[in-house]
Amino acid sequence: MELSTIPLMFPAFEKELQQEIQEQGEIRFFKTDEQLMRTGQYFRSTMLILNGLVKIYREDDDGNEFFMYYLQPGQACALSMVCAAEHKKSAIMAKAVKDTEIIAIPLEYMEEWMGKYKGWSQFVITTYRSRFEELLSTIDHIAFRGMDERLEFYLKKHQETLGTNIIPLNHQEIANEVNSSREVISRLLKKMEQFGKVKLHRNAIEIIQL
Amino acid sequence: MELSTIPLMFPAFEKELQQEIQEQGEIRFFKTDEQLMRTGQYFRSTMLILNGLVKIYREDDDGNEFFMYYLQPGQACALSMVCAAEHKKSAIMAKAVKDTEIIAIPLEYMEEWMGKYKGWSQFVITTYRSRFEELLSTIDHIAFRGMDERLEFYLKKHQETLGTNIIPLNHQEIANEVNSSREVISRLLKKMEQFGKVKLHRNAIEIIQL
DNA sequence: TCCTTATTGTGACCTTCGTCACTTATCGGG
DNA sequence: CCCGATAAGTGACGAAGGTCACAATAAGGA
Repeated sequence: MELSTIPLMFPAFEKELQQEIQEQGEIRFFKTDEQLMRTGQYFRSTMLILNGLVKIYREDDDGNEFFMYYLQPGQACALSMVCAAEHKKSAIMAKAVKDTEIIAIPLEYMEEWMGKYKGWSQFVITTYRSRFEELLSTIDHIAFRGMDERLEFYLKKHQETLGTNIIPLNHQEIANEVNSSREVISRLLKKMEQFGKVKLHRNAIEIIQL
Repeated sequence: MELSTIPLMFPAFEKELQQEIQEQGEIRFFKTDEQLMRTGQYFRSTMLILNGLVKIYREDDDGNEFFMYYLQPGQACALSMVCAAEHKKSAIMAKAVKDTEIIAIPLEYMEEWMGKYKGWSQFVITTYRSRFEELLSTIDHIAFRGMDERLEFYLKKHQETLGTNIIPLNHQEIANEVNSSREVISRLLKKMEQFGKVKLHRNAIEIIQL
């Protein structure tokens, strides 16, 4: 890793904290579509994203993957913090959607730094907070809205995160991630196209205006 | 408040922290069915539950109330922490289900204590953690399961929290809290009764075995 | 260019759940 | 003990969304 990455991605951290991360953290690489963590796995460390992009899913027993949110560079996986701290199994699955570089912080340092560095405890709290809100809004959508609205919400999130109007996913993949079926997604997308909200391409959806 | 309440409910806090809570916190009482916080409200403080029992709901624009979890004595509202810290509107609603006594901690102390008392920062983190998991399991149920399983889950949570096999709710109330309709809940309960899982009474449901 | 394969489009049909319109208990007061 | 009010039960019907079976399109390699 270039020495400049940590200060760049985590500018709010104290110099000494950045130094410690550099020393104690373990860099790892994941290629596109590789899983960073699997449901049922135990953790001894938390992960900070240095670059790339990660998707977080909730899985059920039948292997259905429900997409919850994106993790971007400069962010950490709140769940890995929970699990590491409480010695619990992972309840989620994380998958790289671009080639991704992370730095793994062992549990013992996570805890030590909580008292030692204000920047760290701040970061941990903020991480919990933002994911908390993310989950609440997810609950909203699946509790109160129909598939049509959820699909729009899903597309919007991708548009924002990817920073592009072309979402490079096919109908089957979308269906899996919102826990529906391909046919239903096809039908809804078609309807959205008729309303001029999107334009459908093979293996991609172009967002016109949501 | 009796001087002994704080140490009793929050034994993990440092003596000085307990002292500060005593001095800076403001005690408030809520009667059964009173709202502790409303959707859209701003906070300047977080709330620790001293005794009683509180239910946390997510509301949508049409006033539907979706039950998320219970708050018990010794616990705090994670959401009030989020909102107070970020000067955001409350995204949830909290209602006392028994006469309830809380102590409100102003934002400025919340932040000060984070650095000052290990017991406090520990408590805040733990609060986020446990609610995080609660939300995850909620998402599971509404994303992957049907009404029948969700209803069982709902009843189980009440059984555990109330510590009794008699759930003192009518069908309409349950329907509201799981975002369904009375008729559907009636039908499902009836079916559960036929399977020997519950016994139905007027204004109450007796749990036999789930 | 043609052929194979992956993707998308569609109609028929079923289940779950919400809604409407009642009927049938059950409880508590007068 | 009767009455009105609340709670609960029920049948009919419709909408949303899942499933099945195929048809219709691209797209890419031989």
